[in-house]
Amino acid sequence: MDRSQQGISIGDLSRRTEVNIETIRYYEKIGLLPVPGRTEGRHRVYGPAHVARLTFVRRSREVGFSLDEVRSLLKLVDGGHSSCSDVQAVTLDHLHEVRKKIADLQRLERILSEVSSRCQGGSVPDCPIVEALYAPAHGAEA
Amino acid sequence: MDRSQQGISIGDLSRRTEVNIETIRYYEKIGLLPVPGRTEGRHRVYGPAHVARLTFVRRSREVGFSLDEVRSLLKLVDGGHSSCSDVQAVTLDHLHEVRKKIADLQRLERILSEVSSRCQGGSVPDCPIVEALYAPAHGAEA
DNA sequence: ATGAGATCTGTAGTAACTACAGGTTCAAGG
DNA sequence: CCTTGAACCTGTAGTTACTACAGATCTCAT
Repeated sequence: MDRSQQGISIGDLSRRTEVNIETIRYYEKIGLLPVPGRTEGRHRVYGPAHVARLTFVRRSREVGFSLDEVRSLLKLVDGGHSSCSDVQAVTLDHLHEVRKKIADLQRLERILSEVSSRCQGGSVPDCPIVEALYAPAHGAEA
Repeated sequence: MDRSQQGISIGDLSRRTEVNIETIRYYEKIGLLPVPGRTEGRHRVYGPAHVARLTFVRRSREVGFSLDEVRSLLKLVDGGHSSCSDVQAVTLDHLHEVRKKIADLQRLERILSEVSSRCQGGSVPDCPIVEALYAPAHGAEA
């Protein structure tokens, strides 16, 4: 395999997809990215298919899919029939998780801002934040 | 050291603080929890101070502080003067992070729900979700 | 004294990478 | 053709915050 034909190096792939080199090799190792060709000297040589697939992975990660979820999506895509409703199911599952995380974080935000607003900022001996953190359970407990 | 005096076992500590046993040992190993006494047979024996400190750690984790942040908080608390404004600073930093995470997740939510709503659910050959994931960059790109 | 259950140490695994160390190889300039 | 510096190679270890063993030992109620 020769790179001057149509292949690109791992560095080029990295720049084009904005995925860093170590991550590319990592994805190859865990089977997310197909094994590329090699030059005489064992340097990896990638083609357009690799660019597309890696872009897919990166975009999926960007919207918060786990690598396991990405794997599922790729399996569906590779399945050929590309069953849209299956893809949508994975997406909706993920959407629910994201919404749950948002709700959790909003609860935290409420607690944190409430607790920290009680603090006057002075060198009060008993800090309300510290006190809150020493309280045994979350709300309950006599 | 004798357990029947006033000390409690790791199991009791675990039940009281709702932190599991392996985690307690882990916190000890990384220096978050002071080294407890031992029985003749080398079983750990804890006192009220351990209960309080571990509760503090668990509560802090519950509101999303990292172990490093917990360490900082503990250092402030242990410092004696318990400078309230320093504690508040750590808390506000964390609050900003939480808010940033919420904003990020809300952006994801928008993208995911938007993209998945374009999907009709049928066995369309070209799935809009898949297409979106293959798109090179986030918005830009000619 | 016995035996079930609790605890002990130490290591390895999880997610999703990142960061080396210590070598090769490539490609451009002289 | 040869050099040289950048890019690339493999393999391992580190990150966060735990969890899950394995295999040994201890405790305590009966």
